[in-house]
Amino acid sequence: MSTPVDDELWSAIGDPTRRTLIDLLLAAGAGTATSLSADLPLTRQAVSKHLAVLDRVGLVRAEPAGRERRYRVDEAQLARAAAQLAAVGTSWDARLRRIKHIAEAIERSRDHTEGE
Amino acid sequence: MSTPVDDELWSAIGDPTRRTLIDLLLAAGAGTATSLSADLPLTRQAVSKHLAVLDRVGLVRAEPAGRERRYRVDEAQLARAAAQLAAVGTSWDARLRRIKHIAEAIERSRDHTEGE
DNA sequence: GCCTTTCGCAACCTTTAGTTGCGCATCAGC
DNA sequence: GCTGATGCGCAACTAAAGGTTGCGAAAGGC
Repeated sequence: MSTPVDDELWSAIGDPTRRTLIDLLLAAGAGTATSLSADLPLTRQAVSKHLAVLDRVGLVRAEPAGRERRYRVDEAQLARAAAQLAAVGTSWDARLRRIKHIAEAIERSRDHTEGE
Repeated sequence: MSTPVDDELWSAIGDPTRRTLIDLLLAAGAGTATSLSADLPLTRQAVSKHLAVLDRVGLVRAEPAGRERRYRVDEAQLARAAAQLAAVGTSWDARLRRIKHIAEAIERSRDHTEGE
C-alpha cells in the first residue's frame, strides 16, 4: 500500500535532523540557520542545506529580514505531512490486524477438520 | 518533541524502498531477496542489503530454508514502528493546534483592548 | 554427477549529509 | 561614511549510504 505519498515529502521528514529542525522551529516560532545551528551538533551550513530541502518541499518558508533569513514552519503543509505519517502507520496496523484475523480463521478451521 | 524514538528504527522505515519491501512482505506473507527483487526496479543485491538493515532493527526476520533465505515481517516490531509514526504525526498535530489556540487567544485579547 | 538456482562477499560508482574556507552584504559604533 | 562584527551563500572536499556488476560457494532438480 504505502499510500501514494509524495516521495519528496517523505524523504524530507524521514531525516531525523530535519524532524528536529521542524521541532525547534515549532517551539521557537521561527529561526535562522545560525540560531538553529546553535542548538544542534551541526554547522550553520549543514542546517542551511536542510532548511533548503524543507523549503523545497514547502514544509517551511523563508522571509528575508535584513541580513537575516528567518524560517517559519508552514502549518498547512506540516499538517499534511503529519497526516501522511499517521496514514502509513494505520495502514500497516490495519494490514496486521487483517493478517491476524486470517491466521485465527485458519486455526479455527484446522481445529474443526483435523483436530491436531 | 520528536519522541525518544530509536533513531535506527526511524531511518530504517524512512527509506521508501524499505517501506515498499515491508508492504510486499506483508502482502505475500514471506519472500526472498530474489523473489522481492522481481517486483522492484532493483537488483537482488540491493534488496538483500535493505533486508539486512530491516533485519538488524528487527522489523523482519530471516528463516533459512534450504538454499533459500526466507524473510518474514516481525508483526510486533512493525506494530511498534507504526505506533511511532503515528505518534510523531499526532505530536505535530497537537503542537499545531496549540499554536492555533494561542494565536486566536492573542487576536481575541487584541480585539478587546485595542479594537484594531 | 552435472546444471541450475540462490546466496554472500568484494570492488566500484553516485548521491547526499557534513565539513571547511572564502567572499559578499548588512547592521552598529564611532 | 569608514570599520568591524555578524549572517549569509557558493565552492571544494570528505564520509557514508544506496546502487551496480562480477565473482565463488552451497543446495536442489534431473
